[in-house]
Amino acid sequence: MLNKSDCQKCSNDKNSIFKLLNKQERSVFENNKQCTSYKKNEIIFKEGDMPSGLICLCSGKVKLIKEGVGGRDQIIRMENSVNFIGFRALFAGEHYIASAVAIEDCTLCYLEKKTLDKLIRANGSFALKIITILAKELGVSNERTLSLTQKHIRGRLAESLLVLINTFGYEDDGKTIKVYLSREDLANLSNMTTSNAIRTLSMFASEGVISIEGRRLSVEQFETLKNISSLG
Amino acid sequence: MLNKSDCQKCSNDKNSIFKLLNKQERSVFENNKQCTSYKKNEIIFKEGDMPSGLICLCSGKVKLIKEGVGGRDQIIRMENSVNFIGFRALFAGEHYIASAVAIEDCTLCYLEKKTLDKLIRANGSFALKIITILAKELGVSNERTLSLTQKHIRGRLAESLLVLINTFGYEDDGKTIKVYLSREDLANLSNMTTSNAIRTLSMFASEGVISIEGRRLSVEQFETLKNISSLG
DNA sequence: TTAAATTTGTGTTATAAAACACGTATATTG
DNA sequence: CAATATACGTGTTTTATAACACAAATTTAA
Repeated sequence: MLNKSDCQKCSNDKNSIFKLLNKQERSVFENNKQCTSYKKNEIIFKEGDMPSGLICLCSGKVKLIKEGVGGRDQIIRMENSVNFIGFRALFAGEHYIASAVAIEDCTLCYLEKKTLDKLIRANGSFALKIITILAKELGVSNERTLSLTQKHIRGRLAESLLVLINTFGYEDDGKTIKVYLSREDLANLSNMTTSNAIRTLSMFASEGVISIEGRRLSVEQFETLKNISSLG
Repeated sequence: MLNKSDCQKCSNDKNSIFKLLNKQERSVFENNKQCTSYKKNEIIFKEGDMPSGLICLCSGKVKLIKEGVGGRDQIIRMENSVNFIGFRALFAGEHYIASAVAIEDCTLCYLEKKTLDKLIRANGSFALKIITILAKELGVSNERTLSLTQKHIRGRLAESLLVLINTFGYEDDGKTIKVYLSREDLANLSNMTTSNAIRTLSMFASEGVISIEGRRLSVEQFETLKNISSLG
């Protein structure tokens, strides 16, 4: 367990929902949160586990992965800090439907469900904010279902790259995607086999849309990538 | 516009979330709601429209349909009364991402967003209930994505039939699914072409799993149907 | 610093499901 | 009621993508 001071991002980040809390509510949060850390490739929680509190990813990156039919895993979401993970199951009162795996060293902090509920009941703006987050996420999920079921391989992979850009942004060169995934992860994110992810990725490279250096992917033609994604 | 008394189900239904409101809040709701009706096949709202309030489906059945790649529509949800429709977009503050179409004559009632927000801010249990509904729905959507992308045709169609049973139940005979859809709708719900829905449906019938009389589908072997669904 | 394991890359084959074509049955409408 | 549109049913062909196989490169561990 880390010292609380190691993990201030969850409340100080510019987009933190905890900024909606008043001084007194804020101190309830600060006094009850617990901080911890995970190394790269460690499992933060497992599909089927029961959540017991709200987890905020303060630093590092996480993949949320779901076991599919016949061992074909599906990455249902990539999460960057500072953001929550596993809140869906918590709010639904259900078991986790996906496992969270650190793809980089992570620090995260944890707030008991009981305390969270207290804050939601006490602060209507806070409640409405959570409602908005869930509703937006549901929209993303519905759109994703359509993409993964109807787009062709190229469209699905292009879309995944756009999602990664959106979630993690670029390195300082302004074109290298700031996350380094295996081809298998890219495949599980795009609902295809690893071989097809590899093949399609090199097609993109040979067309000049991206350039590749191992797991380092740089976007050379953003508009083309968007076109490939939207044309299916 | 119908008289308010035509539409009491939204607050009197045994599962109505409005039962969480106190007397005073309840009267705010009753005094502000507006009731209306739609005929079979009428469009209640269109994908791209901006929602302006909460819609409660008091009687009738609705399909929520999303335009796909190259005109291949996808039914993202079937809704029975008494339940809300279009609340995702409302809470997200976004445009509708699907159209709602009456598949039977419907009555519905409508509550302005402003009034709804007031109730959410005022009543923490009400807020938490909405959070739970959204979180559960997000879980359903995530599971659905996996099924539609990884299960084979038979598994997808079997799952759709189970969803329909779950949503609409059986007729008095205890085996006929209480909703009557075209083969095209069944296909759009199961992410397949109409021909494949027809073919697979008759396969199920010839195997004795279901029996068919036009759009009337009766489940003869529920456990087998569940097996087909889960084995992919 | 080798050896083993994992990841990446590429070509070939197999297959599930779409696309197409067309006939029949059932609704809808003038 | 006839005429037309819509929905249903079935066989055939095509195709996108999975499955398989295996080599090379890279990483991890011994």
